[in-house]
Amino acid sequence: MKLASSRDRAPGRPVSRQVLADHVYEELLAWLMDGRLEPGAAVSIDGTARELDVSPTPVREALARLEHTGMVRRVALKGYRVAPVFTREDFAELMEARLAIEPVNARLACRRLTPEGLADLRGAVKDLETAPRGPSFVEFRDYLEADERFHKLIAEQSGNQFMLAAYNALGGQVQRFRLFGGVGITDAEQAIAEHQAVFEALASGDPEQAAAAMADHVHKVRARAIADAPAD
Amino acid sequence: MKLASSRDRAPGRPVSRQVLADHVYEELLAWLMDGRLEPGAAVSIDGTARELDVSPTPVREALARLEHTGMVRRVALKGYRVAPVFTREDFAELMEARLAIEPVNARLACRRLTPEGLADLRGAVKDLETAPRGPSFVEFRDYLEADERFHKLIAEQSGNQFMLAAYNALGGQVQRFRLFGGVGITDAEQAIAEHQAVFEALASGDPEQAAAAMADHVHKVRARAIADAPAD
DNA sequence: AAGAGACCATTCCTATAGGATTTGTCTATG
DNA sequence: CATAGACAAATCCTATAGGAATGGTCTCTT
Repeated sequence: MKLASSRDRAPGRPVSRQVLADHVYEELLAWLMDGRLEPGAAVSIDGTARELDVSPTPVREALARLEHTGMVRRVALKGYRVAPVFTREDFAELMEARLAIEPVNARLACRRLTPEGLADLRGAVKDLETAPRGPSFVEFRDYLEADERFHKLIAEQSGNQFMLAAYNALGGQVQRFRLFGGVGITDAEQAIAEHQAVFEALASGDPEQAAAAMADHVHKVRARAIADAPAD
Repeated sequence: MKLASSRDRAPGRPVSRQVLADHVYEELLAWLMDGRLEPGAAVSIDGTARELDVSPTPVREALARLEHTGMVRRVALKGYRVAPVFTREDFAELMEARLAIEPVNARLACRRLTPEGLADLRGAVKDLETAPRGPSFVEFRDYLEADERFHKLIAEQSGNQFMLAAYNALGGQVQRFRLFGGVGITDAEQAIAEHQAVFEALASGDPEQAAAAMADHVHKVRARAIADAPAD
């Protein structure tokens, strides 16, 4: 694989405003989200550099950023590894945190909600409804993407940069759990209905109702996951 | 200034398990917390490398990590800058986020609170009471440190790694606000009393009371800051 | 005098090289 | 057979060099 280097670009059109480390970051993030990198797998700096046909320097910078998201962990002099699988305790903690943050996001977003924001949310819900939900990963990838996008849109439209930062501190982990947490994609019907409920509450303009709908959704996600969870 | 390089260490005692980039990260963080780097100031990669007598590579890695904390911002091909001063809106958003997160931390910490944890908290409150509070920075530096430590201890003792991550996403900003937000150190008496109230609520073992005390504290911090705020 | 263009110093960005550390394997010994 | 030690390959970590972009200054033109 070869990423476009900055000096490959035609002169006079440096509209990119992105450097190689940014591309590497996004590529690694995609690998993690795709499940191409399994939990616990080593992420070699030199190896990744060879794979992407760049030098180790931008790879090192990209991994330093990723570490702060919790997606990868670093051990000095030993390298980076994809964060390990979720335990049952990790999951309980994650849901506790989501319950503290996401209903607040919904309440705030309900206030400053613009017509454009509402349209974006409607689009995410639509995509969630129509996305294929086959057994293999490539088939429910779009479903997961729409799910994540819905929650992230709400965080963005809270209008609060710090709540967005707090959600992002969780967001990657939420996505990671969706991939590796064990609860496959068996709850699509109910999850879609709950997302619709959140959307309608937001559209209605009642902040408390929006917060309650979001809290209800997270509660039910937790309940379903616990019910489906394999016996560790 | 010269940081200890890994190959300066005597052979056979590599107990450090830290690499140069870690030292650079901590040094830069100290500079930011100390106020030695003012908001908006440029943080040159090469310049910092010369200052610390290391190569730009570890500096680059340290800054990549710092960017994710919000303490510095990066513009591609232009370099890093210390995040700009807080506006009144930024402050309002930060307090909103703290209200969403910190009372939950207090409630959780109140449950799993260990005797050691309680002792640590007591120590932080004591340090807050006894810290000097002179006009110059070096004189109230310990005060700010104890304040930050108290809140961080509660986040840690929530026992929830994600709530801790969410707080850390805010923590740096909270500290930054304390330094640059305008509200000097005029509210020490009241702030100390509120911290004592939070501590006693935690010690009493009533989670809801602990959450309420923390919410009350954040509310009052906000109220005082708004009252003291300079006219932009 | 005001603005446009060229030049230069500074800084960022990437690649490369080499030392330091870890890890796996292989052999020798008790 | 088990274990300790040595060797080798892979990897991480830091330094250095040079291309590329930016910002400021200076000069020239209108």
